[in-house]
Amino acid sequence: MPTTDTKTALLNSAENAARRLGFDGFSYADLAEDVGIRKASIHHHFPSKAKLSVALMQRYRENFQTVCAEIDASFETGGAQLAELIKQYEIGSDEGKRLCLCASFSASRDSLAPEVVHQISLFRTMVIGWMTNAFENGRDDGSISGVSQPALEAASTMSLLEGAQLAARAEENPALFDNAIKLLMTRISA
Amino acid sequence: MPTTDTKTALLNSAENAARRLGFDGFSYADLAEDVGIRKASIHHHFPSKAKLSVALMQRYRENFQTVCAEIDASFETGGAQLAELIKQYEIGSDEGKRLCLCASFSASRDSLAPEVVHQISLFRTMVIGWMTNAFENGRDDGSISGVSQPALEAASTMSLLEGAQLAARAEENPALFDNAIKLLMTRISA
DNA sequence: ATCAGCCTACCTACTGGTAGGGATTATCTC
DNA sequence: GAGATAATCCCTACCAGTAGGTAGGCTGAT
Repeated sequence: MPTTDTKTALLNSAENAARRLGFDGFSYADLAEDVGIRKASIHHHFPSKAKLSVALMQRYRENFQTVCAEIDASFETGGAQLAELIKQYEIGSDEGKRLCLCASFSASRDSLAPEVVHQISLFRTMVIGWMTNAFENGRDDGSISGVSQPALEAASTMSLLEGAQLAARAEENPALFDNAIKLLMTRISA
Repeated sequence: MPTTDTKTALLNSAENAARRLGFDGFSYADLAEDVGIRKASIHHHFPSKAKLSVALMQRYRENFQTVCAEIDASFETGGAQLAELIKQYEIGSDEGKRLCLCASFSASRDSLAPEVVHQISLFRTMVIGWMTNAFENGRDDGSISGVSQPALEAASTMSLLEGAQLAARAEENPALFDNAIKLLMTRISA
């Protein structure tokens, strides 16, 4: 039982690298140096970059799903739920230094293994479904104004949040994220 | 005077490749094969990938600026102007097979030359400025509903459009672009 | 005795980039 | 107009560095 599980350390390092540099921007050599093992040793844990990226996207989706469930358990109103999810995207942006893994991978779609593409699809469906529910809650409890079609609101908000991360990334400036979501925030009361 | 200017052919090929595959996803070898010259010959036109990408982003920005000016000249109302710009982003998405060059490059920001980053900044400022004006027009002529802060609308819409392209790219499905912008479209009357 | 975990050493393919040569075309000088 | 000169454009051949990946050996715990 090692102090820090190497496999987890590799996933952590890979997630960070992938979200900063994109799929084609990080390499096994980078991870090896970061984690402190030799490049070839990575193949013991993840035989190929394709397998690694599948595991990466799967873990990312599961973690995000857990976060969504925790938000549901912790916040009553749709507005509060949505605001908390937006905060997650803001934290995920990391001052304009990273993107959501889903967004980062989507940009280099042609380099991805089919199973990664599928994981991305599952991720998006999950988040949009969760957001749809949050918008429904917000419409019913009055905590989000002007909601008439929750599913469309969710699709729109998903794109807005990923686009806002992209905007912040473009100039490595977190204010651009905030600016992009400001109007949405005015619709959320509590 | 050659039939097709090689330099232009290289830029065209590079733009397409960059928008499909990202900055780290395309190579001089790809361009060479596409254009029909040898890899080394590209360096005659663009001594480095950094120089090429600067020229690419600069041309992209100038072309986009021209399109914006043409929209201004052809459409009266703010709503019609905005709708036309949205159409440009939809066409630019190419059925979920490409992204805006600005978005694609932003995702792999750390691989970019400083001058490219600057060009991206100029591009974003230009588009958001144009959109702000369109929203002001739409507010004044009544062709866009619910506009109170045009500058924030512009920042939000820019992120929404790039995010919508990312959504379509994620599943290579143009319907996801349409779905993401549907609510915005309902605010535009003419 | 097995096996997880990591190592050294190596492989092929490809990255952006360089050196220098062979044409073709345009330009300058007489 | 003829001839030298220069510049444009593309070529072959090569470079060092890095990509992801493989083969096989060592070590320590089960």
